[in-house]
Amino acid sequence: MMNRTFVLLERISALLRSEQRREAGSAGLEPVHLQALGYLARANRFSDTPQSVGEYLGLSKGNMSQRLLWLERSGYLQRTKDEWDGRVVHLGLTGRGLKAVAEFSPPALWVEAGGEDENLAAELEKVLHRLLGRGGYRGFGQCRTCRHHQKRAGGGHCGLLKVDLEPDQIDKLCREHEMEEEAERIRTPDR
Amino acid sequence: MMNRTFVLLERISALLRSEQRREAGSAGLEPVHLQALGYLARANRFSDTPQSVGEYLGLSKGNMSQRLLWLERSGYLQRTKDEWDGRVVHLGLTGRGLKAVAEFSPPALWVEAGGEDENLAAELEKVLHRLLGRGGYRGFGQCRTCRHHQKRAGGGHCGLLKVDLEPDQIDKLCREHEMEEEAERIRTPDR
DNA sequence: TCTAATAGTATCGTTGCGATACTATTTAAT
DNA sequence: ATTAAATAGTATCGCAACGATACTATTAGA
Repeated sequence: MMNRTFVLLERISALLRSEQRREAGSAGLEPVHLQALGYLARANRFSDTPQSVGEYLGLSKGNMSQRLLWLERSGYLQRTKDEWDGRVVHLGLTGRGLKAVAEFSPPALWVEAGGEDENLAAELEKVLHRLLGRGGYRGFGQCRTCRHHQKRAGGGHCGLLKVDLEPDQIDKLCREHEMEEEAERIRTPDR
Repeated sequence: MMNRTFVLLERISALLRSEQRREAGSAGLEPVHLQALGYLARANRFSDTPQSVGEYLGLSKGNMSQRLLWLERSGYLQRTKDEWDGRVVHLGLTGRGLKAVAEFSPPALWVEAGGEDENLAAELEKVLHRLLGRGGYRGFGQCRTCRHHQKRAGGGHCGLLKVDLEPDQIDKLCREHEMEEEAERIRTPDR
């Protein structure tokens, strides 16, 4: 079998999706909701927008917009308008949103089975980066590991956006993230 | 971050699903169709049924039945009734089905990015088996690695079903598969 | 022989999804 | 400064995946 790795990935994720439905379905939460909430819990203040969530998950912006509106109306998210750019909206998790992530992502089965594994994570990260590079997707890495990041006293500084960063932002995900070495060219598909 | 492995798995599979839609969507093939076809291409003659596909992917039998009916009507599958048990139906890939699997599963991006990796596959297999054990899912392993399998001249023999196996069946997936060591108890959820 | 269990299908309501079209805001170009 | 283009987001449409439930047909078991 020469697609062994792919087949394993496919099945594991199918089973995990199935488990998430079983566990969170009664609350009306679908896998995509949990993924969006999970991302937003880890996104910095330049990347907590509908746009970014869609790019992160590879889903169309129209679709994402509707999922996020539902999440807001259901009390999992709170939206605030950007004070500089009237077009953009920022999304933050409410207490209910945080609770949902803590409870359902990852699903209980994952924890029970001891799914976390440093070795596996390292391997997955390598594959992910190869996929991101070839596919033209954004990397969404932490500021701390970004080539535009500069350490400053009491926080950091983004050389690309030219703004200072609060300490808590440095470990979060950024849509503008670029690796240290090669600057990967970015494609922004809407579809 | 203590859910690093899960988060990586989640994103990789989200992106791969997205790619599959992009590549196979024009043919009307959704990810679930490709997963079903891929499984059936590797299932032995006791496991090529709607029931088995649903269990393999963790989806309800009603849903699977409808997906499979569509696949048959669209010419990707051929159904034949079981000659012993009038209730069961066997599913086999047509030329068109085989072609679809070869073309779209895995998606081109996976191949381009060099996603296959022995090391990663081995790690994934370990996690999968832990998930299967805890979750009560069937393992669907190859006859060759089953505790009921007995080598015979010109093929093999299944000690559980008490039938001889043709050579080509030995490397295929079986829903009755049990590991050598511990016999895992099976749960059969319908949901 | 009758009852339960099983494999599969039909149908219903809900929701995820891409595509398209639209609004509002910002940026670039003339 | 006015106008055109780009961008972020939403609304709407059609389609299809999904679980739940109810149903049929066949087989196994008491």
